[in-house]
Amino acid sequence: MTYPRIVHFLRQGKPDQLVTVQGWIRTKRELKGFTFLEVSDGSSLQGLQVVIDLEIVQLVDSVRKCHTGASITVSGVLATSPGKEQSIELKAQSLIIHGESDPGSYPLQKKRHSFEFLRTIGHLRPRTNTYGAVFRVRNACAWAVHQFFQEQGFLWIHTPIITASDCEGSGEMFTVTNFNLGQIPKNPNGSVDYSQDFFGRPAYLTVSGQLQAEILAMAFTNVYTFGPTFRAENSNTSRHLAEFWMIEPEMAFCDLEGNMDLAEAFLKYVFKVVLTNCSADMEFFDARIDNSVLAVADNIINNEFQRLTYTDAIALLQKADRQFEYPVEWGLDLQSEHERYLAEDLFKRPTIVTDYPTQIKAFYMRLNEDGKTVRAMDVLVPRVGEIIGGSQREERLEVLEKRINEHGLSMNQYWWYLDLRRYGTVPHAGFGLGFERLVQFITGMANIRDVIPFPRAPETIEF
RNA sequence: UCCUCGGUAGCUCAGUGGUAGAGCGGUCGACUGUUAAUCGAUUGGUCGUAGGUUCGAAUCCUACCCGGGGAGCCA
Repeated sequence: MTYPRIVHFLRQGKPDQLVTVQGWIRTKRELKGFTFLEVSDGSSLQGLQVVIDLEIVQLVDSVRKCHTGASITVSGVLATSPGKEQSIELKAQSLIIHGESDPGSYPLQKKRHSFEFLRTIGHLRPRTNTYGAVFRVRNACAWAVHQFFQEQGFLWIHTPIITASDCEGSGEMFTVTNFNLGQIPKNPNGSVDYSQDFFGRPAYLTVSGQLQAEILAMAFTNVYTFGPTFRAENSNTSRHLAEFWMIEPEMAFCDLEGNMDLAEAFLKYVFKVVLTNCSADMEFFDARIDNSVLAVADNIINNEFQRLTYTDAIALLQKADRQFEYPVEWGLDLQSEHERYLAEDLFKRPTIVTDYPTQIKAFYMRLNEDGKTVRAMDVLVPRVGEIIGGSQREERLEVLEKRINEHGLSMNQYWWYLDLRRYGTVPHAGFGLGFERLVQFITGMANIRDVIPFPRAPETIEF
């Protein structure tokens, strides 16, 4: 049997209402005549205070077994609470303990724990205030992503997780194989004989669904992916995961301006939904995690994003009255310190840098008239840095072929990608957004490993 | 992968060559309806691992393992 969730009673519960709730004990406070339990079922940051009058004899034995972490079902009547921290509470009449929790060994205490420690107990950390708030906000974000695109007529498409395209670009790929790793078939020259493997050729976990998304955009006009993505890069940072979720819209009949408009509208939309649906959680982040969370949200929703070209950005960086560790020179990629200066210090708002030099961007980005830059865009935000990377795609067959050659890539690997330019090509554009970075940005959480329930990173796969 | 800081009680940390500590937690007790409850008592250790220097090492040296922060790569 399913009872209404605790959040329902906190919002709409009426005094004298007879109710039953189920959840896990967060804290227990004992006095001579009363015991107070705070019970959470994950539906809200705030738990329900359960008051147990120890004069109700049949409850005394149960109460003795109640400790932090135990799972219970409580029935009783709601009452207006005389306490300051809550407006309503539950006066218990019956109490069932489903699973006890030994207070001597249960690792979660009433005090504040470090995130490093909580990462070592990934199976219990969702029961804490912070991770509860994070995963509720993460859920709201995911829901907002779908709602945003669906309202705009985008088709949600599922691009493959296993792929053969060893495409140029993002970092190392994980190999997918069915070989017995102790006995890998070899060719006479010593190389691996992939013809005997499951797919008959090398296969990998996807690093991006973009190329396949372009296929579907050429049939459905506006599409988006939202699914897992994998990078085998040995990155040990607070912004990288080996397995993360990426959102990649792709739009036919769209140029870079349309792409930027979409990215900006998208971020504003998600922030608005989260502020509306998770207001208590967002206030918690602002109070306990990073006191700029609400100000940043307000800044995103109410300001136009700054847009400028890479060339202009270089000029501004060269004029900055500040020493950078890395050189600023046209043709070199922007470093983290440069991006942070632009978004955090100079403009103090999300900043979109466009039209990067050809040589530092991918082959599929559309070449500008100047022949030196491509229609790329990076959206830079305070704290997190690059949250979105995108471009208008090269839709001209002969230009694309030339660029594939220049990048030293093999033409026959991209035969179907090139076909899209042979048959009904159109200007199109899209971007990729790291979902965990979005959640990081919204919540103010410093480490990306704390915004995904089960982080995957080098040496990190326990849970 | 590189740089850097760190690893001491269940947790957060102090201890820089001479008898292993505090706060929190747990346990026991007290207590006007408490809410990081409060008060009193008490419990708790392979000082990351393996070597080395020394009369003596948590402390100094070497190697390795693990974690944080920064960088690169990127989303």
